[in-house]
Amino acid sequence: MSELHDVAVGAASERIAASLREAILSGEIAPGQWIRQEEVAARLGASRLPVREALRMLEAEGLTEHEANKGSRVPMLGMHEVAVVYQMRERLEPLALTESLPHLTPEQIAHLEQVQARIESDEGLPEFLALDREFHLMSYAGCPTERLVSTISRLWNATQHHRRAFMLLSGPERRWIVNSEHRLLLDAIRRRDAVDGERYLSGHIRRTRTELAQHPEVFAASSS
Amino acid sequence: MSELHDVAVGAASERIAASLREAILSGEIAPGQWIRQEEVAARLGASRLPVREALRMLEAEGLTEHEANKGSRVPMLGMHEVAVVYQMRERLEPLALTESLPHLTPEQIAHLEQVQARIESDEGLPEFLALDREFHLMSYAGCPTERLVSTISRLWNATQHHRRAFMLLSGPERRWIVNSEHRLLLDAIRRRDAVDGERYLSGHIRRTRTELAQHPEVFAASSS
DNA sequence: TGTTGACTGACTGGATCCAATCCCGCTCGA
DNA sequence: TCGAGCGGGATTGGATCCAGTCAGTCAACA
Repeated sequence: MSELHDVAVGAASERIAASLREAILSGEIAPGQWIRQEEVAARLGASRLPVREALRMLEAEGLTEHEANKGSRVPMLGMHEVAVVYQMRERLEPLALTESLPHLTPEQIAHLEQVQARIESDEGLPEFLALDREFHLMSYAGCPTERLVSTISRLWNATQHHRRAFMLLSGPERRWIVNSEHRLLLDAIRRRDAVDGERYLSGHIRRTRTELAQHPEVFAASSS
Repeated sequence: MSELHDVAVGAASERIAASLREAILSGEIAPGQWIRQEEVAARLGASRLPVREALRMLEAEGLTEHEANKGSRVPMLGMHEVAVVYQMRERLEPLALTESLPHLTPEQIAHLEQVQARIESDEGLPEFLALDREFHLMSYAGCPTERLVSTISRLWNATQHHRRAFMLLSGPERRWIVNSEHRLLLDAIRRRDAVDGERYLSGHIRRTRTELAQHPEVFAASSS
């Protein structure tokens, strides 16, 4: 059957949520911008009701925030909040890695290596952002606790915009450091060494945080 | 105006969410139990639509989980998942405390002391559970990052049932250790000592986790 | 007697219509 | 000229009705 049909059989709210999620993560919908229910419904050919449900789902994923009688929009994070989100990641992601490591299959590890190879092949910015996200989240694929992984996903979602803005202005000349960190992390994963893995991972996140803090122009003005 | 009216002016979905939240946290709705939209709508005098929205809100808070075409229910956590949730708390709550400490007002600290005094006055189990929750979450009241506090709240929500079951069968004879830990934590808060605060707090959570692990009868059978 | 098939009942998912709320701009008055 | 009060338009929130889907049950057939 055609993929058009496959898309259609999925629940409408799921489909709308996927579409909005893509739009938000790609930056098409900017932080602070209101998301009009009717406009989305018309564009995706559905009623407003599944749009409302989709917005609730996205809110649960940390992608939007809702205000009564005013609507939903992508949250605008200030500098300090972004720093705290990164600190949360520094503390949670090593735990997820430790939980994941014993259950990662050789196939999953091989896939991780492929993803890292594609990252190093130096593609465009959107590809880098998607691959970097896939690399890290995939390394938690063995984690038996869904709640931990989804919590981490929320943190990634919340700062996606800042990652893109930061990579845009920092340029590709500093990607070698990401690659070095990823390689060390990947090696620890191959060896299933949780201690080394936690070390490299938290260092990777922490370095990103401190570097991000030196670029205040990435963040929204506190005018909100 | 009467509080009945005050309740009514709030959005219906908010009111329904608050009612369900109370029912779940109090144990009235047991884990694994399906929540029928129509039944809730009839009981609270509303249509099914705000009930659906309320269930989405609760899902965002980690109180329910949703399955397409089947409905919502309170998640049943296995032993390992509860342990991981506690480890997440061990890593996140010290961060929240450190973030909160500089901004806690003397009034808030005084309130914390009152809550601890009420905990030590040895009231019933429901009161203890509510006060213990209030004690910890209140200590994060100064945290300027809402996202961090709400993430922690989700973790508390997820394991509320197990806390109650554990306290029920362990009895009140071991509450002195909670009080000792709370007092040390409270003293660190009074001194605004983040290092000591993190130490006592993570130790408090960790001890609870290990003690909980010795009571497998608290957890749902893996029959789900 | 065991198994498979369709039927039925209940429940969730979605669409349309109506009510309540909020924001913005306008007007009137001091 | 500035501020308070007041509509009008737009947008969200809620109710009712209909369609789709799942599970459990009963009956018929091998």
